[in-house]
Amino acid sequence: MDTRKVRVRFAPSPTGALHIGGVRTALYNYLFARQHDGDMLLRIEDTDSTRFVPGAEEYILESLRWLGIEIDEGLRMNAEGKIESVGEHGPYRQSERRDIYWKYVQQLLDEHKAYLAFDTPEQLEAKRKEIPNFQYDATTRNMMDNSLTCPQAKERFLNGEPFVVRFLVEPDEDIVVHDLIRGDVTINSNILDDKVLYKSSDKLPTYHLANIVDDHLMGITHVIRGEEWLPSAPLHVLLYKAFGWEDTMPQFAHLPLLLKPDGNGKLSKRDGDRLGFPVFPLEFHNQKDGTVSSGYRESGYYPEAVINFLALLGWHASGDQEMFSMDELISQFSLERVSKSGAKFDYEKGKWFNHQYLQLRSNEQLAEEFRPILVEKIGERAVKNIGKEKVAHIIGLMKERVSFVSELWEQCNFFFVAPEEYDEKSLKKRWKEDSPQHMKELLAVLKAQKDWSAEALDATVLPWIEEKGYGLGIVMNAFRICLVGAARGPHIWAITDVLGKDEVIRRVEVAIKRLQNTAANLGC
RNA sequence: GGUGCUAUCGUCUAGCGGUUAGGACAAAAGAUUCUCAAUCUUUAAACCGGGGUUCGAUUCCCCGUAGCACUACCA
Repeated sequence: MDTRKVRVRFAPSPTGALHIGGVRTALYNYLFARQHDGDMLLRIEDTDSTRFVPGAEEYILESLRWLGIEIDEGLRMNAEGKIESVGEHGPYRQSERRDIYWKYVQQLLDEHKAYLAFDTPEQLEAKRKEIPNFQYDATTRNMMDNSLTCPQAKERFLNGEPFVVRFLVEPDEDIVVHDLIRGDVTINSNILDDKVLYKSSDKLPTYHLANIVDDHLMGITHVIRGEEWLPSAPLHVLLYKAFGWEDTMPQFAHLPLLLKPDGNGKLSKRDGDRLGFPVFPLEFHNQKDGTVSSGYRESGYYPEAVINFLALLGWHASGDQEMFSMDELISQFSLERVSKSGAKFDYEKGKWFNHQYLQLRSNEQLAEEFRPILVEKIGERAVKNIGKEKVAHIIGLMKERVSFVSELWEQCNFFFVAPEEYDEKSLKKRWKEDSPQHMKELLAVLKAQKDWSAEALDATVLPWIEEKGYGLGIVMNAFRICLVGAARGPHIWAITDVLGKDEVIRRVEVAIKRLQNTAANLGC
């Protein structure tokens, strides 16, 4: 029984924006760590110098900060947006750990558990063409150019000839990977190839070696990662054995993949572009290829909605609860309840979550969030004149019909600006031939109205309509068009209340003038 | 091709031998209303196929099928 303190790590590669699937992996690691009072580490796996993308590291750390996934050790972004490194097991970028790895590579070499290989990419390519399903392993290593076959290997190495170090995989051995989600997975070592562990070209190890060495040195107890790693897990087990670290080998949990919403396959950046939703937490400007990818934050999502949505994609609590705060997730999460099969990414549900979280916000909070948009639409001064309270009141009237703050303007615009044009569809349906006449008469009633409260207006206007023998719907809808410019919006007295008597009268007058002959023109 | 993983409504999933197979998103209908939404109610919607094991399989086992992943001097 392993009694060490739980330590997990999220180990992304800075090759671009952090994929939403990676975010979920980070989240599950975080939930697991917090639940067990353990540590959440962040390590950057940048052993492929050719795939490095500037800004990616900052992006990853900023994403996690935005989402509320806190890092206890390793690299993280502080409140000021600066990257800091905390902990005793650093450095936490693999590119800064070169010296550490070479020592372990040598150990394997000395113990004949690894060997030098001098085959060039061209030679390997030729072999692949020559032999169908070529694999660098026990059956083929003797015909390749390496220290097993070449007596002068040492001299070539000392002469500085480029080489790689390959792991010597013994054939015909059954390797059992105990997976916390899937149970025991057994595979035979014959299907494994002699993986490259180290390359002299950039003096860096490959992922496999660096990963094992670092997880060991950093005291990682649980490796929670995507299912795409499952096939290489046996190799990792072999490496732990080769180093003699079996006793402290972490436990593995391979998470199901996030799939495309339609069709099949892993969710990719292209799917987001194609289907029109973000697959990244934050907007990302890729300096390497010049592309811009949209993000959840910029699309108006709340981090808690993204977290809640993602948490349920592949994990489910025992009950029927849908809404989870981070604290609830921490206390209820368990790897046993992570599903084994891949989850199709359901963007619509993500929207629903945001709608729910938006309803939870106070009107004042939403008014604050809406302010920049309002300023852009009607100007700083107009916003000031209206006042915070009134904006909050308007939002309170409309918030339940939006999922994003950004949708508020198109729902509320008529509260702030008089209609400039009138929606044709609404006119066709609701603006009748009699409407101008009705509005003229209504105008007189409204002008005579002293008490402008919703109750008083209701008590005056409704009986008046009945007395006149007009249809309630006909008059009210025409009235609504005058005020809103379309057949939409909240209850009409809520609108008159916000606009006030003068503005209501002004809008009706303008509408009468401009829509005088509209009904006839539209052929109603 | 090889190896591995997986398989319940359209989607996310509950179920851990005996259930009218439950919930949520999406969909549809109704209610409400001066409109559009929202809301509420309701409806429709699933155990991949075939063998076993068992008194009894959605559930356990095997085979098939399908999907996915991996198969680099990428992670």
